Amino acid sequence: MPEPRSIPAPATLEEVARVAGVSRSTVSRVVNGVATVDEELRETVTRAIVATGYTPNRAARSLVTRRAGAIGLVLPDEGRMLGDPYFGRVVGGVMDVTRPLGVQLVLTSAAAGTQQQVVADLRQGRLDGVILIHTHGADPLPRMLIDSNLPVVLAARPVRPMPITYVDVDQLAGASLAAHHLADRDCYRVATITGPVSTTAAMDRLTGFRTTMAERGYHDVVAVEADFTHEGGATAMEELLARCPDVDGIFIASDLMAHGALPVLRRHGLRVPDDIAVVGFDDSSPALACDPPLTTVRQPVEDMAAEMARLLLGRIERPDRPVSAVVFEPTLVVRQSA
Amino acid sequence: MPEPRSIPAPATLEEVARVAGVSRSTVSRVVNGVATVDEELRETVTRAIVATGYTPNRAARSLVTRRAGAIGLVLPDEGRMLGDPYFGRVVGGVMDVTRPLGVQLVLTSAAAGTQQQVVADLRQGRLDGVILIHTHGADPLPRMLIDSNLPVVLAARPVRPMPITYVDVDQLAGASLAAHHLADRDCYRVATITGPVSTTAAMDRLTGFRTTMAERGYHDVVAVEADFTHEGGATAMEELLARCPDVDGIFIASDLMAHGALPVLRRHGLRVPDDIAVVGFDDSSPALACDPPLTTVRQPVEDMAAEMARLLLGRIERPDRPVSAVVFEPTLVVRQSA
DNA sequence: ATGAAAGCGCTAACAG
DNA sequence: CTGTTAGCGCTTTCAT
Repeated sequence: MPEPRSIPAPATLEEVARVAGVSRSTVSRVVNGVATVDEELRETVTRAIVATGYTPNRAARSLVTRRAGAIGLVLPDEGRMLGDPYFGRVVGGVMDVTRPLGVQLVLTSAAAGTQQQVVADLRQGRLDGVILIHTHGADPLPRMLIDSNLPVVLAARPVRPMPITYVDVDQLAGASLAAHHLADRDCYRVATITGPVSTTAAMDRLTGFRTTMAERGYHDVVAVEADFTHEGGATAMEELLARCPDVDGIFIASDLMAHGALPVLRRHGLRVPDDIAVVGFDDSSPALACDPPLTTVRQPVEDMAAEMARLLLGRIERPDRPVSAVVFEPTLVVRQSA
Repeated sequence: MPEPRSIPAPATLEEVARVAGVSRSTVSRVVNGVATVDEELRETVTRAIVATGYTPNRAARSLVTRRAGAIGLVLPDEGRMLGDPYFGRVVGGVMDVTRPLGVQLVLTSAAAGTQQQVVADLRQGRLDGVILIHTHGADPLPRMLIDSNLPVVLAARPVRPMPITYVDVDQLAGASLAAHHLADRDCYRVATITGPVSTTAAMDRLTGFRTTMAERGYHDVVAVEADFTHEGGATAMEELLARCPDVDGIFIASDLMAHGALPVLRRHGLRVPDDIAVVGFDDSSPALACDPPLTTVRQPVEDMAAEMARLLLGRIERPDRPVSAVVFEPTLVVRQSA
């Protein structure tokens, strides 16, 4: 005697076929929307499907189609990124395209030593492809995936050039926007707080900022490196103020860091933007949480994430499709901090 | 002629068996760590597994075991929650237990009209169980899942009592902690900003605060309802100040809202904590981002999320296991805002 | 246009 | 302790 209240065994194709008085194949065709089915039969079958409450078994389908119907979102390390608003935005953008398609979004991490797991998930058929976010130069994962010819999309330009599909914002142009804005305000002494220079995003923002600043006549731009976190921004700000007390214009390479830096300025008695102008990068929620609201370079993270999902899905559909790079244009959002 | 550089067809049990000179069953036993295998054979097989680069096909396994090896994390609506630091903390806590077990974490949403999808995923065998976060009273999903006898764990006490497993923090006790702290400071006039009262979390925090405040002799505690967001906190603060200008102690039911409220106070010329003491709830990153750092009621979200995952996995293992509720104790974290 | 039959890769009785 | 056998539920030729 089975347990009480147990779930009725889900209907199978076989049962639907019996109810409809047709073969499994026909039901399968109806379920998968194959055109070559007699209209009348199709209706009979549809009724049977409803009557039995049939719902296809994914494992069985996957076994024969060799498709998991799932993609992975691979987080870099343990969990630092989980506290970054960037994470939620990426998830939102990806889900906007996967959800309507019935594709599952699986969260994975590639903490040191776990990269093999990602490859295994792909090879085991648990995942059809992966989106890698925030990889740094030393990360072996992109190479591993390329070599295994597995579908992958990067969330940023790879550190070393490689044949891989990626989506990015034009970091150089974004930093340049910030630079011009600061120069236009006739700042006297400008500086920048960067992200980890092991990432292309941080490196490009620094390069772009310095280049444009040099063009505008500012040749000695002090840079302090931080880690894209809130506290990192605060610490870097302290250091910067110590090294360069007369700074009156600063480009901080992420809103989260800027948000951490502002209270430090206030504590030092510096008014924003009167005594020092601040420009951030991202246009994520911390920008609005800043006091005063942060002038920042907007990158359309949700759109970028959606594009990554689309590219990945396309690559899964046709693995022979050539790799590509999609670069979004940043814009300057002027608020009150500069 | 197949495409160049294509992935070599992954090895199957069959092939490993051939290489090792044994039967599929034996290889399967070795792979699954069944004890009853001769030590010598086990080694031969292990070598063959390595040699062939074998990795089990999950779809095939799922088909026979009727286990997906995946659980779902169901987000309430479209994406409001994605911007809340709470989201990342939950993900982190859940992954801490799923990752070592090789269980996949699938992100799902239950936006209006999509609840059926969740049930379907479960019945199709794509998901073994789900964790529901932030459900409100009108959400039909918990009931649907209970009625279908599917493994589910709630991230908060259900609005109406039902036989369901859930994890929560003792909201009443947490709010009481905040109340005592404010009373101990001899505040003259206290108030509170609540979350959406359609959730048990918000309701309980309000009740707990009012009850304890009454015990301490404060009988008219003004409450303004907000929505747990940053802007919601700011708006509510404005309203509160208008309705109750002499307030000098306030309990704000989430750090994110408190973070939105502080700039409003500053703008009104009110110093924290000198003119008004502020206590938050959560102890999430915004608490530290506040200026001054926020005194708040800590709820151990990561631990709670890990516990949810454990309970869910247990329930999946043995569906007959009775439902249970685990309630964590909150603590008061005293910083500078009160 | 439909059905019959084969088989995807694996686990789980059941014999031996 | 090991091998044989029988499916799990589905898609997909291949005939008809």
